[in-house]
Amino acid sequence: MHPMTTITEDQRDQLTRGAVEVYSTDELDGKLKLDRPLRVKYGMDPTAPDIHLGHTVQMRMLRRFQDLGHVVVLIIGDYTARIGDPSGRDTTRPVLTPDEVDANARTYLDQAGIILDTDPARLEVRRNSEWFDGLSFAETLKLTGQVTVQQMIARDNFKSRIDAGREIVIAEMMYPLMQAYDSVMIDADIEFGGTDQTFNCLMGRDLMAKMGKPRQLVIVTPLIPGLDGSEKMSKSKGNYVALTDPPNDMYGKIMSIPDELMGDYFRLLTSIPETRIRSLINFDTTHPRDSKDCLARTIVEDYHDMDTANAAAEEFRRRFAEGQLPTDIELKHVGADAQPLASLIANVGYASSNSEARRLIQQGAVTLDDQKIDDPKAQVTIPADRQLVLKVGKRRVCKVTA
RNA sequence: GGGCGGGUACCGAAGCGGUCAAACGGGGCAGGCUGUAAACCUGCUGGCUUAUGCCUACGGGGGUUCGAAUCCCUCCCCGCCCA
Repeated sequence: MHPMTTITEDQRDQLTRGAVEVYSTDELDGKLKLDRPLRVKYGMDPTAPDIHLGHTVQMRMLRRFQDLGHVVVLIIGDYTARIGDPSGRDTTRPVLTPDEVDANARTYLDQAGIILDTDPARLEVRRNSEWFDGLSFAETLKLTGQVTVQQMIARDNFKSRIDAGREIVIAEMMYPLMQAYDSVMIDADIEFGGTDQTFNCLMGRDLMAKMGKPRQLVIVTPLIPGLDGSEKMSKSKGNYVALTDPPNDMYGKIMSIPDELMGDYFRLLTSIPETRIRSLINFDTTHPRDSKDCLARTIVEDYHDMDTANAAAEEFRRRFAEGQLPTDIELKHVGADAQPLASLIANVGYASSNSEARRLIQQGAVTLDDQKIDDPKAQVTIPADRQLVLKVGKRRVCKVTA
């Protein structure tokens, strides 16, 4: 079937389901009527190739476009990455060599392939150095002539920083412009971005119009809150679940989210129907732990498989509900000499210093073979022929041997 | 170029001569409880084989003082206002 010839309400809904905003819905019909694969632009950050659940919200939507015959155009911002942050202050924008960009892009594509269709007919990969390398200063100036400072400082991010008296370097204003120019160069029909990208995407829409091209639609997708429940999920905040996380970690991390977050996670990260979700987050009828287990299993299953998800759930139950040891327990060699328990703990990597290890001991977090040890000065000698179970807190467990 | 205000621990932010490894909040960790690595409550949160001890740390360097994150000089960086 060739779905682009007729546009049904259903198709429109399917493509925009989950979107926070579409600029504009009216134009979507027109685009779909073009009777050709639409070019759907999606930018990747070449500095952070670890794809996490936050990215999957939009990637799942992109996949729906692909499945209907459209093309995702993945833009690798390699030009930007080669320059880094010109002011040298933003460490999240490091300068990358072409080799590093290549390596990151490969990793990214490997991971993206878990969700996206990587068939070249459905996924076009472009680097923005293709057009920026050859752009002269005169042409660049001409480009900056398309946008006013007033338009630029309308962006929330700039506006709030101006209000707060924080600095903005001029180069920062070039980033939205560059991103907009990418849209012009690849003739994007639609650009996807999280709510924090709204301004940049809309700038692409305006710039295309100014430069005499059909303007792109912008589909704004929600950002999901991170595991802490407050900030958005991001690698730098460390509050994320990576697609490449081992199943047990993935399951455990999801089990640790605040209860109130379950609704968002169900809606944004799974395909479970709304009616079912409503009952899952009604804690009068469903135990929150069971709901969370369902959520965690579903997600682990999506990125691994059902058996793995069940095993992860079982392992979690054994460890944290029954307090048993992990199935795969690491064995660490610590030497046969008498030694302070504190330094042993630091040596196996369960504390970053002897002082921290002593604190943990004092707080009653440490057991050796089920014996709680709370004397921070305790000396231990590991018998040559035995393996002792060392527990530090609930999550750090290993066997130690001489 | 001038005037003013700033640079404090992982982050935000107090302190403005000793009682400062430095309030408070966030984050992190631990304990209790539990429904779980939720929620809530409590504690801890620079290092050194714990010591009325030493070392490192309040932008860099120098100085005053018995004693400085706190005062002075100088340099670097940032913001606001004026030109």
